Amino acid sequence: MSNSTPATIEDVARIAEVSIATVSRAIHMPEKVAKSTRLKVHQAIAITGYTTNAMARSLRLGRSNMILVVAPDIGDPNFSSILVGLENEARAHGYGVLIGHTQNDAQRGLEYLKFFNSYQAAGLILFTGILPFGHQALTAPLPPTVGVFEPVFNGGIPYVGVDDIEGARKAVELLISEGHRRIAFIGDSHTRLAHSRRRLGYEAGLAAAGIALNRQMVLEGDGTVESGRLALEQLFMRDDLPTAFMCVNDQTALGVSIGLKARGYDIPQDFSVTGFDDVPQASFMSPSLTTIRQPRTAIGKQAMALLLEMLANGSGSETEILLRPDLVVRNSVGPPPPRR
Amino acid sequence: MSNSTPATIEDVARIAEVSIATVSRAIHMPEKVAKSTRLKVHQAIAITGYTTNAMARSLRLGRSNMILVVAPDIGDPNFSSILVGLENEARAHGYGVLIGHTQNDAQRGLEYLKFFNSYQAAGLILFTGILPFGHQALTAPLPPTVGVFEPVFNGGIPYVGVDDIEGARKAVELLISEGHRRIAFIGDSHTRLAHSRRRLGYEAGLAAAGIALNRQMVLEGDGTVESGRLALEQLFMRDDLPTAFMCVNDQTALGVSIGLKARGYDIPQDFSVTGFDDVPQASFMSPSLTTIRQPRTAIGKQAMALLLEMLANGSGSETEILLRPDLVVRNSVGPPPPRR
DNA sequence: CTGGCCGATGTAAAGGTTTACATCATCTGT
DNA sequence: ACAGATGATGTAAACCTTTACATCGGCCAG
Repeated sequence: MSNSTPATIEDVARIAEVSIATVSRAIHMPEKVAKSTRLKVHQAIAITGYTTNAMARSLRLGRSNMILVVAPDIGDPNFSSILVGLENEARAHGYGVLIGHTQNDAQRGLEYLKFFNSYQAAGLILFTGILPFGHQALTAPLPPTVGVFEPVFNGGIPYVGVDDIEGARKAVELLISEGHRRIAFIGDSHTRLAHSRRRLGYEAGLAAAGIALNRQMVLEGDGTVESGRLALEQLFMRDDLPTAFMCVNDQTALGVSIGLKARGYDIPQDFSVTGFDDVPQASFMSPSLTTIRQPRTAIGKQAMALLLEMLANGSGSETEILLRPDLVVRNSVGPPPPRR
Repeated sequence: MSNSTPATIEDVARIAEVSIATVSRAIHMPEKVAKSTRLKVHQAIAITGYTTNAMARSLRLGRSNMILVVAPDIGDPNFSSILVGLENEARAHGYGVLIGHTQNDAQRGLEYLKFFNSYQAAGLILFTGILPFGHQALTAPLPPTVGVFEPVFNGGIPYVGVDDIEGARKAVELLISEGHRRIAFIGDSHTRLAHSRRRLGYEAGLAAAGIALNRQMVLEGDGTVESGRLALEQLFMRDDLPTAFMCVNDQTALGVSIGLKARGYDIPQDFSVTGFDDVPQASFMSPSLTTIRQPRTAIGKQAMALLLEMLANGSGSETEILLRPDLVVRNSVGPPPPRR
């Protein structure tokens, strides 16, 4: 019973006194096999401790039941919670999750596509925002793919994420309702789709309140802490300061906060600051950061569900599922100072 | 060239005008094939864009080149950085990383062992601190396994992690050097090996300084924020308070800090607090937390390296690799108040 | 009673790879 | 010049599964 080599379908067949075909059918198409036989087979499976050899199965089927998840950086605080959702959903449907991170290196992205080929992964979840460069060089066409967290640039790829525009709008609205009129947007980007959407939301919010857009108040940044600080310095070199900083993400907000504190200002007394993402650190900053929450686990779950559905239906839909962003009010926002 | 089905070894063989055996050898045992032939094969591979079908290979070999990583919770802030190290190292050696999380559910642990069987994973990385329950029920013997982050209870399993005893000792030593003599240890545990080791370090540090251990000063806890707060409440119900709280991990320290602030105390004015792990949040707490850093990426890298070495040598060593813990001095520790 | 149908099961091929063994050519030492 | 060794390559089996097709028995309608 406790052999060194794992039980095969043949062992099960022998014990159940049927053919291997019947065993396979009893497992995958139970309605095709007589009830009594089915029972015998299940008993034999229990006795032998048989588990299907996924390799043999995948070989025969021409595809495995693994989903490859590619992220630029698995260490990103946004990543892990989404991964939880992805993994749970995949597992519940008998799929496994293979992970890889590209470190923003196009070469490695390409490497992963090869890896994908090699493992005949059933589908692909992309955190990267771009298709791995040079994918057209590969023989196989692009597999079923769902983008997550960051819309995929090259287009036509279903996406599950938070509604960036709506989220950003909520942030501006809060600031406006507190009395702010001069609101800067920190972290505009031409390369990150999610970030430019947030700028769109910012503009929409201003427009809705009848506030004219001042292009001087929109500063570029790549979403890092450092970029937030840099943008702040640029603003302080001019005369007209904003009373609030709406930042493209929490990292940027952190940079801005550090910069403001270094200059001796108090948040939210002198300036208000908002972020986006609600990374775990946000609640530990001082003051704790008012920001927009990404429903990360839900995003992961829905993305995987969508991918599995695409696999089942055989076709690639072009959906974009946008989840509701929630405003998380903490202590970094207050009314603007009376005058300056 | 750009066929719908991926190129097989046979396509390569045809183009290179050799047999499939030669192609296989050219790839895996290059020294066994003539230089000129090798060249032809490599050209053919380039032309066809061939990638080995990992399923077929694994089927033939009886083992895949995937490593299963099982963690209780992939969302844990400690997890992702270790994962980075694991993944990089694995990838560099041609292995893929499959992940799973058990959510502390023994049933799911068992499920993963089946999964492991099914995928014929080459090895196992365990974050869980215990072997999946009931593993003896499975036919196959336990695969090459390395524990990480949390020593594996059931014994005999190589472990890579931080030196908990040494780290804890460093924390007490800092407190003692600041003048503290009444130091509480919050978060003692009988079920988590890493945590009881930290208590050992605490005791060793006290002993080295000639301070008698006061068992009233050691409180239990399961490492959650809540447990930290609870332990604090217990202490405050007594007369003799400590001047410093050495916490078993950063979460616990957070709970203690929250509790102290709720009671109107200032850290480090009134009480000093230390943590362990240096999770990303630690630097954002206010005051920022003095703690012990886990070299997470290095742990991941070394654990995977050890596992791969075990796979290569075919034997399971019983090493325990302990990495140096670094004291991270921030603002939650100061001298004890003059009197109370 | 018989022809045909249907449901349940078995037989065997195929999927891509690795590798033991066979084969063949070439070279070495006498 | 030849036996044997050596080195390079080819042939074919095996890994385990799924599934098209074949088979077989029983049942129903005529």
